[in-house]
Amino acid sequence: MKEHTVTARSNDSARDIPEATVARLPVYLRALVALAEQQISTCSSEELAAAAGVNSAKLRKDLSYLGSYGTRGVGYDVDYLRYQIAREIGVTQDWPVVIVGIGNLGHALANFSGFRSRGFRVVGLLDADPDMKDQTVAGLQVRPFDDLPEIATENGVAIGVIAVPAVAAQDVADALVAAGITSILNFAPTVLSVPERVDVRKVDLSIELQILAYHEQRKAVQTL
Amino acid sequence: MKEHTVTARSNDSARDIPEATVARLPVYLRALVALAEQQISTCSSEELAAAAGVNSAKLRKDLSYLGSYGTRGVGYDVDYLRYQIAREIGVTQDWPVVIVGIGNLGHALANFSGFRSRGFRVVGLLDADPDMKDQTVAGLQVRPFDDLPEIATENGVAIGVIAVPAVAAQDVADALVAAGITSILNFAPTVLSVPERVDVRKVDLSIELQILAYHEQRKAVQTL
DNA sequence: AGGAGTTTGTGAACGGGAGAACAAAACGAG
DNA sequence: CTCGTTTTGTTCTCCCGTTCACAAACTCCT
Repeated sequence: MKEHTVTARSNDSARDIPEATVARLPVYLRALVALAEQQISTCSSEELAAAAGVNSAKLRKDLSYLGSYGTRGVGYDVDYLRYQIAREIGVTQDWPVVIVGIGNLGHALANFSGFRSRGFRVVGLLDADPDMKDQTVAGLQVRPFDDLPEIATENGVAIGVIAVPAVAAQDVADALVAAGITSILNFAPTVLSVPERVDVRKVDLSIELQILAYHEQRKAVQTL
Repeated sequence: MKEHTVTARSNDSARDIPEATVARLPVYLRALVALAEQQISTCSSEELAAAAGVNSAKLRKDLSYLGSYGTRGVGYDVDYLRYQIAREIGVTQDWPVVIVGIGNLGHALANFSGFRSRGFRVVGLLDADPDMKDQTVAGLQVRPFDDLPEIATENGVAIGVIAVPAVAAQDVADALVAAGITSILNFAPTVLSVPERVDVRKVDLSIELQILAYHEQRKAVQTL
């Protein structure tokens, strides 16, 4: 195989990758890690697409937004592509993260192993309930919610996770924004209003279930 | 206000609602419930759109797929619209659900109050670990994974939730399908392969975080 | 009853993403 | 060195979804 000629627009990072593509890059990354673990060093777009559960044409188009990291007639070098995607996403560095709300869900999130292994590091567990203060979860002491500004500035935290009940979510979001956080992952079933510059993504169990219910209902009607 | 003339194509349910609209209907439903709790009986598309965090034109177009449930010059009757959306989604009835994998996440899911209040009822908690067998979570006894077929057929379960580690997810999915389940909500970070007729939705924490990281990185670069 | 003021429902324009299909590039065999 | 094979990168077309903008429909006031 020839050396990787860097056709890549290496660091003039102004090109815009479509949002739909950005959402799939982590999937590709995970598939590549799995292939690497199986000692597979090269793969075709067809193979990688199968592992990621997408169409191969779509995969190639997605990758083409990053640059030209494959070799025609051969395929992709697993480790090389993996690094390039990781770099593009930004998970070659470690992102400090705070989790607010250490209830059942917060517990589960704090213990989630995928954090550490994928470029994220939990630097703070916060809960408003003073009874939680002395508890240790996942090797980290739970701290009072008021410590947020301190923790955030100390660690340069940019990403916050909201795992509190719906009624408290907006207040927490406001506090996160005030503490300088610019990306929020919201597990509370509420619409958050935040300044333009802040990114919010939501994960909502009951919405997902309701979508499933809709399709389930249609299946039921159709088979009548 | 005039009586609601049913322009609605009441039960010839074959019309297809765009997927993007289906995904927003639960959000509208939640917003309507919130309005109803505030004793608000009527709202305009503008108000409802604000509560749901979307554009009002989009809201109106979405609702128009269900029928014509508003009154020009007036707005929407909150309770009436709420019922119509609930009926369309299929959450006027109760959907039995099984949860597989009672680890940290499964625990959190089992205790999630939004299940009950939104048309879903947990009828089974399953875990392969025999040590879990005697435990009671959220008022329900954890049962061995092998009981799945029995529980599923007994309760007519159509929806299953996977909250097991990634390596076990595909096996669990296969078992769910074999037990007659046709909708799966997957929390494991894996691509599941299932028969065509089975719907799968995935919730993936680390993907969401990576998407945030990407945007975060871009912000950082832009401000240099 | 009629006109002014609101607000819905929808037609039409527009933009972005998905997939097919193909040209360009690399490799290997002879 | 040339030809055939493989597989990428990209162009083109189609479809879905978003948004604008406006006519239709309803209320209220005079």
